[in-house]
Amino acid sequence: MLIVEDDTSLLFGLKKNLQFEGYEVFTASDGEAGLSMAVDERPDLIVLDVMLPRMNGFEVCETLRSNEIETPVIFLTAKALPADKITGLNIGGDDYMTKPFSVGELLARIKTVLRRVYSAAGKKLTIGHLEIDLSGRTVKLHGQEVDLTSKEFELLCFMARNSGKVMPRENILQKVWGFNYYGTARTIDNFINRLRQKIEENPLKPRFLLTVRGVGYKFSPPSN
Amino acid sequence: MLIVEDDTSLLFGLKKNLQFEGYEVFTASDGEAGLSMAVDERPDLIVLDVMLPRMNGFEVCETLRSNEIETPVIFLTAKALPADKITGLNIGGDDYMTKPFSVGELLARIKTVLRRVYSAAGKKLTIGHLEIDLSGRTVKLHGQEVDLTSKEFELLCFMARNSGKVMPRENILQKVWGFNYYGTARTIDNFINRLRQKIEENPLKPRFLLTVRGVGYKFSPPSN
DNA sequence: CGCAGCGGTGACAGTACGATGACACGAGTT
DNA sequence: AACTCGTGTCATCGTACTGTCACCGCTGCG
Repeated sequence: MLIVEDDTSLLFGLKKNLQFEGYEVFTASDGEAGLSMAVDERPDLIVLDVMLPRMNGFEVCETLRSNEIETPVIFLTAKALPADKITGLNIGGDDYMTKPFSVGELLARIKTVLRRVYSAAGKKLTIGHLEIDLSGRTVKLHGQEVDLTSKEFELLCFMARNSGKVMPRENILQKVWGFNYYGTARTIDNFINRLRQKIEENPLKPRFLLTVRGVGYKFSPPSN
Repeated sequence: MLIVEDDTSLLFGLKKNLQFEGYEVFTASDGEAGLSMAVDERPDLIVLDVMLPRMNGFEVCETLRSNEIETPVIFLTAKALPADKITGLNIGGDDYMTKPFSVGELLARIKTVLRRVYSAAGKKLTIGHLEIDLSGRTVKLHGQEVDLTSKEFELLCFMARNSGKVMPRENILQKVWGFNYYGTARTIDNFINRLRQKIEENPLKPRFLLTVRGVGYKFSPPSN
């Protein structure tokens, strides 16, 4: 998430709010800085003020697009001119908010845009007899639905998405439990154990969730 | 039904007529007000004047569409220019009337558009013994009509349309209650609960409206 | 063989979460 | 004004989930 905004108090306010929501937030306070940060950091989404020093928001957006950087953009502006609204959307913006706006609404729109753009929905992972339906949050083994708790499902998804790679415990904790979670590594072992009981035919000789001693776990790649 | 029109006498005339026909009518007299009302109230149809203060009808429509709001639109305009007609329909309008027009004809077109949009979209959903009639806004269980309040019906429709997918509460709030509604998530739980009382044979072991702990709810996919 | 380190596993307690009933509020009706 | 109905909020309650611990057994090393 990148916020480009020259009003520093608004900038910090938004930053705090978005961080609170769990986004990683970069900021810039003029158009050029925003542009280079967008290029360097490749954020998931840019909240872009239109009136900016050194380079206005439309120009930033246009430059990004003409360089085939399709990061979604939500424009912010003080101007209520309808022409601007259209310009913004034509240029390749994804949404548009007029100041003053409610932070809550901005958050809602951010979520909507992210969902629209990155809809991983409807995807299914299939590994052998195991089927994982991301959008329905269900897992089937031999066509039979297995029910998993929410953390179990998240962990399984994470492992499956990174199948073939060895995942160190720290890494798993950080990605599945969140960056500022300080749990013990044993927790993972337990969840792996529970998952094995549920999805492995023989939990003692796991086919999917393999232990990598001294490091962590690995999801067995689809090929074998 | 939302009417956006700056000529107040025409606006009131239409409002009365449509209310007489049994529609719930919202009104707005400039483009921006119209847009925000469309977003907030999610009417079934919008009668949208093209020449409007603050934001013209085409812009309103475009903004809606780019936010995935597919509410059908009937444009009204004084201009008889064919170019406008094309613009209107390209932008995502559903019909187009040139002023002056007869109220009777507008009514007829409204009905036509509503029929086309809401019957083509799927006039009936049937899941097991549950039948949802979108156009009649009725629900039958074992052939027996169940009566639902309007919010209950909307929620059920939304869930049914997305059956099989887990819907997070935020998502439901945003889509069913509108963008800048900031109710508590508990509200959804209550509506789900009321729906279960009405449509589930055993509300304690729901067959249709399933809880997905930690996330939201899911409408049980038709297959099982 | 014995030791140390590590993962497997079952049990357990705290808690977060959803279910639910009561209630408040407003709009429309009688 | 009293009532009803629809909607949304709140507080309470029970339960499933989560995370930790303790203990055990395996593995690899000397």
